[in-house]
Amino acid sequence: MSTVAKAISLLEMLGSGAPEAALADVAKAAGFDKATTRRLLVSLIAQGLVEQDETTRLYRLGAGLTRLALMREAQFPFLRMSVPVVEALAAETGETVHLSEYSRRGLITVHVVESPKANRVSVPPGEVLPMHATASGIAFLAFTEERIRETILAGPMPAFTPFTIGNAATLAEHVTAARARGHSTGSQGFEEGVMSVAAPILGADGFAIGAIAVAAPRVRINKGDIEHYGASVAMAARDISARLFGRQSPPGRKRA
Amino acid sequence: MSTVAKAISLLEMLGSGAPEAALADVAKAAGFDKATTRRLLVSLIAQGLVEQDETTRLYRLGAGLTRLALMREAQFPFLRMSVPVVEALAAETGETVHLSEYSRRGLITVHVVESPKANRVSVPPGEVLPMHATASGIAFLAFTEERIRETILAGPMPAFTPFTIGNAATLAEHVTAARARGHSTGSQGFEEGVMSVAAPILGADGFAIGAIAVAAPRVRINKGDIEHYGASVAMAARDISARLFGRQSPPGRKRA
DNA sequence: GGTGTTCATTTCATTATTTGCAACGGCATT
DNA sequence: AATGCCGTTGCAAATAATGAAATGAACACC
Repeated sequence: MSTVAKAISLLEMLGSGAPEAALADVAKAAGFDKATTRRLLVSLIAQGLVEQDETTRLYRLGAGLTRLALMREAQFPFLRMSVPVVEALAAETGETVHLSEYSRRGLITVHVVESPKANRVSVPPGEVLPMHATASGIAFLAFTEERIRETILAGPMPAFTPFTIGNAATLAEHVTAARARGHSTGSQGFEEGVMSVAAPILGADGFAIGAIAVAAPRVRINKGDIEHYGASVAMAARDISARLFGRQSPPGRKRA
Repeated sequence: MSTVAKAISLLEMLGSGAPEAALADVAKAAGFDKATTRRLLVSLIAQGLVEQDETTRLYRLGAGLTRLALMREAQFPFLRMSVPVVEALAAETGETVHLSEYSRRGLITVHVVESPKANRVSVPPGEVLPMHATASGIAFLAFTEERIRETILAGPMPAFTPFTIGNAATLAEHVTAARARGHSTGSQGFEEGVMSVAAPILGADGFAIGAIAVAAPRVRINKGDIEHYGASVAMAARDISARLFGRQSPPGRKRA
């Protein structure tokens, strides 16, 4: 395991759970020696990615992360282009809408607008959505590169609920259906009682770079809603692509 | 130089300049060997902090950074609490307002609302503001821990314009004045023709954690405006502190 | 007020990773 | 078809990382 991988795994540890963590807890959670953990944290602190409370000695994620994320957003304004579309879709549907971006680890939830209704679906920003268990994941798989799709179909499919898709054949069916329709549906695959409709956001090369989804309590959804949400979410996805890459993905732009 | 420091410096390189960079460029900019650079980048890619275009082989910052920044924001909702206040201040003043957070490297600009006027001050999000050359920096120094203030006063003070404060005595004067008034002013210290008024955002322990500033073209500002902006920006800063830590920084909360 | 406990931090010899050179291979341009 | 430019990989030398144990500091409990 490379040193940088260890250091970054510490960031993940600090990011999940309590806002601040003691050295011993971080070391135990990461499985590294106390001394090793501290030295890695010191390196991260020097770079501004971690901060340490002077008095309590507790560690937390640092503002340098915000800085790097902002620089990324400046180079590729995914949020700036998408957020208005997400908000419009949320207003139109009255349900929770969430936006995700592809990363090696899965689909990262980068923005959420929750439904104003009392009974609503809540999605924490930063959460990683599993490909096989969510509508967003299936929408993404339907329009991603063959290689990524194969990897997921061949990989493990942990069950989050009794309804989670657990084998490649079923998943492939859903993916094929989503490709035909232009949007996907997911029912309780990740969280019980939740139903989602998602569409892929395509990059300049025509492959998916993320997904946008409407999520609602299952009890509130009926057949007509699914059709309606499917059309709306697909249109929103195309709108985002257009904003990012210009109308219908012109050649010229490089970003995938 | 630790390996993680090298890896993170690569992130900085990728973040500045063009949205995507070739291996050779990154290696040259960072001053590492081609092989070393690539191996570090591979480690970062495995963690999702960097992405590589499959076809062009170009590297760019990855969505994992957004994820980490979101997790941080979930733990310490600086932006969620501050942005409405920043927007209100921008609306009230009609000038550009920017918000920054302290980090080891300086004050990181984390949010900006630009003036609607044609002749306005523009601040790129993610930019690091030097402590000695900006109103925000002076406001921060006036209310930070002694140790940090000493470090800055003892450190180098690069001149960005002919007006940049260049010696510890002058800087200390400005800082003392800012502490007495509760807000600071800066005139063309970082960028010519720009004037700013800033106030510190205090943490639960009473020390500064960031700053909020109004920035306008010097030609548009008169004496009365400075007084007015000073009061407004100080109130906005207190408002943010209150939202983050509750009224008048109660004991109990730990975050500095 | 003293003592015991817990946790962070430092030290140092050992170990393992990282490093840079150089060679290789692919790709596009000439 | 040849050439040059990048990205990629192999290997011995160099360097940084590691873990056990000692040290120090803070705290709570007698």
